[in-house]
Amino acid sequence: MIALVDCNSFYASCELVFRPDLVGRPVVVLSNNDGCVIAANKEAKALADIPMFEPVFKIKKQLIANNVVFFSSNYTLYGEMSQRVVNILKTFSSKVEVYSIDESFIDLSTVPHEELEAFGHQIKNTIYRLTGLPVGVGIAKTKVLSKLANKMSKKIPNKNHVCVINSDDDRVKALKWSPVTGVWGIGKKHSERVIAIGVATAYDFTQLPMAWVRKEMTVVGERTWRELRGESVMEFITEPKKKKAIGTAKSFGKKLESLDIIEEACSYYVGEVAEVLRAQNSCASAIHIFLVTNFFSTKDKQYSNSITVKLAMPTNDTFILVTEAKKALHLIYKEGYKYKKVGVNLLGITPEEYVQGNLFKIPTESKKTLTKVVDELNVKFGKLKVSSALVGTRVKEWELIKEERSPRYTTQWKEILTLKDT
DNA sequence: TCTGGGGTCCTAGGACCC
DNA sequence: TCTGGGGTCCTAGGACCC
Repeated sequence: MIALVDCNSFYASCELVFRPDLVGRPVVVLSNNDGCVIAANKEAKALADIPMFEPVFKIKKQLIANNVVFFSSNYTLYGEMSQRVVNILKTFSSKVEVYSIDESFIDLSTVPHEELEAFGHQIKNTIYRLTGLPVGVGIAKTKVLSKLANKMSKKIPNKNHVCVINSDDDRVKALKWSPVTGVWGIGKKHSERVIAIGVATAYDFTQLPMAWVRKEMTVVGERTWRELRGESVMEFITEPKKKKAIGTAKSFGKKLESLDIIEEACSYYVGEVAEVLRAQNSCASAIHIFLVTNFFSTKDKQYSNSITVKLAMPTNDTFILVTEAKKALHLIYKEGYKYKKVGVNLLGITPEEYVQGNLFKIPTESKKTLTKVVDELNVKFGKLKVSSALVGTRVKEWELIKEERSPRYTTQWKEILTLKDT
């Protein structure tokens, strides 16, 4: 059996751990640049007119009228809280698959069937006691069914956030309970397609002929279909795989026109992704740069372009990557537009130890030592404290807007929580 | 005025190889 | 008159996830 443990309203819950004074009030967390609502606690969700991913400016009045508390996103805090949860899960099972920042699958094959529900409650209570975060636990034979059980654990009140699909009878009931939209792996497009042919519930979906599912939804759909029918076909992945692409693309705090400032943002992003690349001991053999104007704007002229450049030799050296990225950016930049976003992707990622030189270049050791020292300094003194001068220094011009960011309670001594006598 | 960011997997089709 | 067969690799685009 497999459990899916998922934190409720994760980002909002993280904020509330450190702000118990706000418990009971509606709380939302905003995306980068405070653009959209990306998380809401149950009090905020109860105000039905706050849809997720709604641009904040459209609903700001309602939020204020309902006394909603806003937070800008604080990924440092969420990442660290996530790690705490994972550490606890590892005490319950030797096999844990971290699926996302707020969800993990854990293997429960050693737990007797009749004890599963109690075990689920124990996981839930322990996490709450040690971190302050509320979680839901879904337990079933396959990953897709445990996702479904997890959803039931939250939606069905008497489940009390733990739900076990233990028998085939349970499974059929669960499938009939679940609308086909919302099944893990069946997104908007596919659910429209199956609804059009009369499928309403997950159960109906499992009654479709396999050949149809395979043809219309590829092997991905077929896997979902099999897993819903109780056949476990999805691998349990305990070792995180190395990334095949590493990218970043963030909207600017304001629209930018001039090439040199965009260049600095671009170089800064290259610095970020190169660090991730080195952390997984890999090199990139190509770099992809894109540049876009604000496509929501109706009055500004629109332009977007992208370019992929192959590198002479795979590398993870920030200096080389920044130089190549700038050259590429110059090729796609056109004057006279108001740009909203620049993006960087590292592609063709290969393990560092397999990098081959070529007729004209051989890998050099000295630069490797330099970047290694730079990485170590940054781990010790903070993100990108030491970086190439190519990256520039005018960060303020393009940086993200985060007006309501909470303190980084768990990672910065200066921002640690203080307790007062009352 | 203001509209997120980071990923994975699969397939079809083209270019190329012997 | 007749014009092969079996592959690999790469890319773009689509679908999905959180």
